[in-house]
Amino acid sequence: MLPAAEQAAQSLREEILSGAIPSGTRLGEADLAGRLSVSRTPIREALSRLAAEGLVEIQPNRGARVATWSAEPLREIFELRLRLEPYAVRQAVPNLGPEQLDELDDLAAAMLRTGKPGRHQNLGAIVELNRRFHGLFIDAAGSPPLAGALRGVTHAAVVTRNFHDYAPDALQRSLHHHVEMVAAARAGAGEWAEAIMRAHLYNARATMIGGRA
Amino acid sequence: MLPAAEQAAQSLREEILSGAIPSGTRLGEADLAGRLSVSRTPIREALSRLAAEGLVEIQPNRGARVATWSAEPLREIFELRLRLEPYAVRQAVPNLGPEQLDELDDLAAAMLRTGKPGRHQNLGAIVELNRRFHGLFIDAAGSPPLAGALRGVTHAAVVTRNFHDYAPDALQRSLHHHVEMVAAARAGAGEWAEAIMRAHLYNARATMIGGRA
DNA sequence: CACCGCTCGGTTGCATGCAATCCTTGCCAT
DNA sequence: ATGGCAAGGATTGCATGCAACCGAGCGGTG
Repeated sequence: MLPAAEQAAQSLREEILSGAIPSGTRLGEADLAGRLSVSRTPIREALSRLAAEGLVEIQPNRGARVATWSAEPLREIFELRLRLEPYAVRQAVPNLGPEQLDELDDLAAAMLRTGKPGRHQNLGAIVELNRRFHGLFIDAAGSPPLAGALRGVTHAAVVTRNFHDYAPDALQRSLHHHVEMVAAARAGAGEWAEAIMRAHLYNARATMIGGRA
Repeated sequence: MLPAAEQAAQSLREEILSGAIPSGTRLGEADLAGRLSVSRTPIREALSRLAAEGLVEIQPNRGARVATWSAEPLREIFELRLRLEPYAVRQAVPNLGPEQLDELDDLAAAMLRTGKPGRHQNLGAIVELNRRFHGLFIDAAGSPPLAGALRGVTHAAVVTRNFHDYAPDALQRSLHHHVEMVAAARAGAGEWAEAIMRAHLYNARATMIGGRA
């Protein structure tokens, strides 16, 4: 049985990232304690961690709110990701074992299915898949400091807009980027994967904050 | 009166960064609570934050230890810094007001004095000055995500080796880099400052982990 | 004599109670 | 009517007590 604080943190993370709890929502300790059936102490610790990850903001004596990201920080976040994530992918490629490549394949394929225009399209589900996809590369880079620096930042981008206002063609591009990235990884071509990741991020940035760097 | 948890975090941060508490030291909650005259609750919160900053590592049910950095993460840390900090400096330059430039001047001059070879040389004191110097630039970049990503990482480099095993000429170079960086900033030459920061980091990396990227 | 299991001391993790702080609402003065 | 202010309610921050877990030392067994 894992610690209650960790469990609470995971639950909250999930709910925030999935959009179940909208941005800016006030997170009262007592409420959360009641909802998750634990005391306020582990809740406080969970909130503390999520604040470190950048998912919630804590104001002293004024409680915690789900972080709200405006356009400005978002630009900076993409600036950061562009500097780090392509590099991370290149580092990750040589470290990917067969089973990880398979998992990446599965994730990319699942996103492609889930994102196909039509009645089954489930944009919400993509968020989590995408998070795992990027997270897998980042972890495989094998650099804890790099992973730490990117964690919060990728979260943030995911939260703001859950793919919902991707233009259809941009979304398709994005999903195919994933597929191509796995192909590059499977070929052991780190620089190829890096290039695709860079394009992937430019594409995302363009749809999220409009063109014009 | 600021919160006890914050105060405890600052105290510990200070002691760890100054080297008063060596790497790997076990941090018992009860001990710290006694030493800082607060309860264990704010101590736990402080440790949690420091863990997020990467200064301490906590293992579930096994307490917290001062983080210990080996050579490998150090390489990665410099890789990160090289990607982020020169950029941060360039962004910071246009945002620096007169009083901040003066403060940077003071810091650079103080480090120069304190690091001058001879009997007054006080390498320990440089650590804190250096931290403030870099921190000022990072904050002035005006990008919270960037600052967050760099915070922990600059801490780490500072902790490991407190300038003590800088070769004398490398140390002098490093201190003069600071001066030149302020000059560049005062001239409003962001790219100049960026270039110097890059050299500054290469110099530091060479002395810390040996040449050869 | 070496190795495994067990008990016990110590530490972390969690719950709860209390004090301090902040926000709100209603009242009063201008 | 509007602005300032004070009291009430609610919430956070901290302290303390208890339970769960980990590690060390000892006794038993092969």
